[in-house]
Amino acid sequence: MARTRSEERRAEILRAALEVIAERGYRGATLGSVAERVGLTQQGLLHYFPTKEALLVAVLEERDRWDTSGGRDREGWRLDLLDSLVEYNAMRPGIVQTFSALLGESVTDGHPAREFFTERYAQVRANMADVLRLEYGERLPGGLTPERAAPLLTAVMDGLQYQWLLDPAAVDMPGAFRDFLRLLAGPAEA
Amino acid sequence: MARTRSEERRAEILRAALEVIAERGYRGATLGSVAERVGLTQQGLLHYFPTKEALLVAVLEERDRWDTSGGRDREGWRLDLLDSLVEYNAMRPGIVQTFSALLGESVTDGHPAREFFTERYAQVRANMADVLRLEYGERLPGGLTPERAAPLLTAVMDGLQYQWLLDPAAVDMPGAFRDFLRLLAGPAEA
DNA sequence: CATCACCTACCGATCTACAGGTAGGCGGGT
DNA sequence: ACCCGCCTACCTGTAGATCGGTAGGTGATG
Repeated sequence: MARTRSEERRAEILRAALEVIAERGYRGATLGSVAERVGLTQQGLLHYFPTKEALLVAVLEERDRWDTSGGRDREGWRLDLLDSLVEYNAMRPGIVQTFSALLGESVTDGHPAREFFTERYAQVRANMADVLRLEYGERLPGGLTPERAAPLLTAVMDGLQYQWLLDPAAVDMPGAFRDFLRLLAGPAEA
Repeated sequence: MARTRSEERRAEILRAALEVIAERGYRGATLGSVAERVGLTQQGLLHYFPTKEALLVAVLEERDRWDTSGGRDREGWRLDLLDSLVEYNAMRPGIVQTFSALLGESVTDGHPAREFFTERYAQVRANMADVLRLEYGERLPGGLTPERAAPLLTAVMDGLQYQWLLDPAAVDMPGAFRDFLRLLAGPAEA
């Protein structure tokens, strides 16, 4: 209760960090610019997060907490919610941009978010496979097993996000994603 | 004839830059480390490329030249070659990593590669659509039009690359891509 | 053939600008 | 009185870029 002032501050800082990372990536982000956004000096910020990397870790952890809560059903998403997740994302370019930028950076050597993303994707693929199995059983109408479809599903989401971020007008992200789901669902048996 | 010494040098530098960008991204790359790799000082490097951004532009232009030549057939790739392109990529983590890192960075504000990627993706989608149309006509077996399938095809390639870069053992990139092509090709009519 | 003008390919020193991080202090609420 | 929240001052490192050179080559000319 009564979230302390300190906790509020931290939350503010994380939100600001999210923004700044979206705009310039992690490497390009500076503590000073994050601090400025919440009306602190850089050193004031370091009072809450002792290093830049600690701040990044906190951002990633919050993300983890976020998508381990909403939109999920105990052990994973439900298929129909995936759809609305993509639509939700389409309304939040900021967050999408943050994590797309981080994902891109994370493939470089020794990036502090690399492990996070590696594990996260393994987990996401497993979740996707579960969701698909629950929906379709061992073989999807399109012919794939859940395990083979999962990486594709994941790839489509990420790939579409990049195209959409680069040129929102050129790609109908939710529509394209639905197209893909229909592809997975296979011949409509009409 | 007799590529001048200078042209050779520039080519060496571009190769080194490609490596360094793969390892640290553009923002993380330093002129000094590129220079070192070709046995120059940072200032010596600046003799060939007057600014860091000029070097990046040259890298991107070379990429453009590269994939506007090999693997393409006049106006685009051929579908069966797409498949081998992915396999080719799977053997060159370095290059894939360079451009995945750059793509990720490019969605941040004012990134010098942003325009390049925006245009490039528009072009790639158009190419893909052409290829698909040539192969299947106005409607793919899976039910999509070439224009709607193109962004998906592109997204799958990119998305798989990230998953693969993060954990090569966890994703069979060429296999997954083939799965997707089969999905597009629709019911085998068997 | 020798000299002068000029170009290419660099390097050393240095400037400017931040960036991340440390040390210590100060004010206000409990 | 104490400690939390935050600041000032400062240090260190590093990055991109400029400046001014030097060494070697090439070509024209007297």
